[in-house]
Amino acid sequence: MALDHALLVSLLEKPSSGYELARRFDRSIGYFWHATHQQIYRVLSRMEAEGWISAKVQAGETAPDRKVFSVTAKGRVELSRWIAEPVEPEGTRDALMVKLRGAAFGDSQGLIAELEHHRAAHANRLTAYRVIEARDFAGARSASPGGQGPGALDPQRALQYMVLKSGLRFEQGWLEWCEEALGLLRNIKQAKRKRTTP
Amino acid sequence: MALDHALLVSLLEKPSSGYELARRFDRSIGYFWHATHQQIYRVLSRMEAEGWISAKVQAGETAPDRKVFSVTAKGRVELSRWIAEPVEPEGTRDALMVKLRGAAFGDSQGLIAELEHHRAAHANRLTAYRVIEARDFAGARSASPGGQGPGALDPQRALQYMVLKSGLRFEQGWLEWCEEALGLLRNIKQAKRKRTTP
DNA sequence: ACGCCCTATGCAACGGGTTGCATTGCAACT
DNA sequence: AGTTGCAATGCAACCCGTTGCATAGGGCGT
Repeated sequence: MALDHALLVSLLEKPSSGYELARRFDRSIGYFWHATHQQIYRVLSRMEAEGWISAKVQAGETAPDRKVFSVTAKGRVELSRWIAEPVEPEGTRDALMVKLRGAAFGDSQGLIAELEHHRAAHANRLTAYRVIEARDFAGARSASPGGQGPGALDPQRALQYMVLKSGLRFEQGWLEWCEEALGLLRNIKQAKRKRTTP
Repeated sequence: MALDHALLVSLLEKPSSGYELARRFDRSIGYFWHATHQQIYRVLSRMEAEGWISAKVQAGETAPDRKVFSVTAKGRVELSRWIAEPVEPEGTRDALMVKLRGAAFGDSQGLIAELEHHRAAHANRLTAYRVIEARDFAGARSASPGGQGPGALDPQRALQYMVLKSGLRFEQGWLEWCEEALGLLRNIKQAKRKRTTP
């Protein structure tokens, strides 16, 4: 149950309404944690009932009313408890891998298109991450992590940067792997054609 | 709904009983797709009802009876359809990232232990993958993908190798990232100590 | 003889994520 | 004037994965 705690962290970084959270989860945060607004509202209600967060209604003059949530002391305790609680790393579960192994028994042409699509999607994400990096963490790239030198980040931003770095690393990895897999599929297709039309 | 199709691929590679599938999903396949035996039995029933697979009961003399499933023509069609069907690459959803960002507001000591645990887990998986690579794909490492040279793999095994390669790549990436994050957390902790006890 | 583990299959309850739909009000375009 | 679009919140149904439990026979150790 990690959406609860993702929301706690988001609210600690900045108290917000459900709507704002939903938009942040479609943008910056959404790059490493995804959630719909329905989910977010449901979890916010539950957390308010449990006293982890408290709401203050902001009457909107031109816009509808907003319920702005902040994390309570109880919520902070819960977050610390959860962070220290050990969790096993999740096993991979990617449909592409299944499709690749399945390609041995059928359609490989459709899979090539699919892989090209994934390659493009990962390239887009990588670009988006690089834009964020340049915008928010320029100059901190080569600084020693958490150190005190010039261009050093405060802990909060250094940790955010570390999360972004995982995104950069994995999108780069995906990209290279997609290229490799596409090369393989094309070779297989070519070999098949050679065999059928000699 | 990809477990269905993962099972179809597994059954095409080798017709099996639910129990065998569950064990394979705990071993080789499980490294890139995880499922429990309860899930597997339920999905097998459904797929049998839909005519994607058919069962043959093997009466065991010393062991209990086994229902061995094979993929039907209808099942093959469904698999091809699904492979060609475009799917968006899934957004990341990793609790570690949330914990990292959350560490700015509380417990960083517990998180260090957690990261060390993850680092060890990923190192273990990497080792396991390398064992599989050496056992099943020795000699194919540097061969051109899908080519005809010496040490070339047939398409089925070449595709399996490509899946394994993604595992190798990502576990390696995780490992390096864990090291980097641990370095950062230790630096933050040290800087905090300096500030509190000058 | 008793308990324990392994093979082999399955049901039932719960929980979280996904999808679809609903409502209210203002602003802006056609 | 009517329609589209956005801000803002929420309910309800469904699907899938997780967790816990059940059963039934055979081999093996003490």
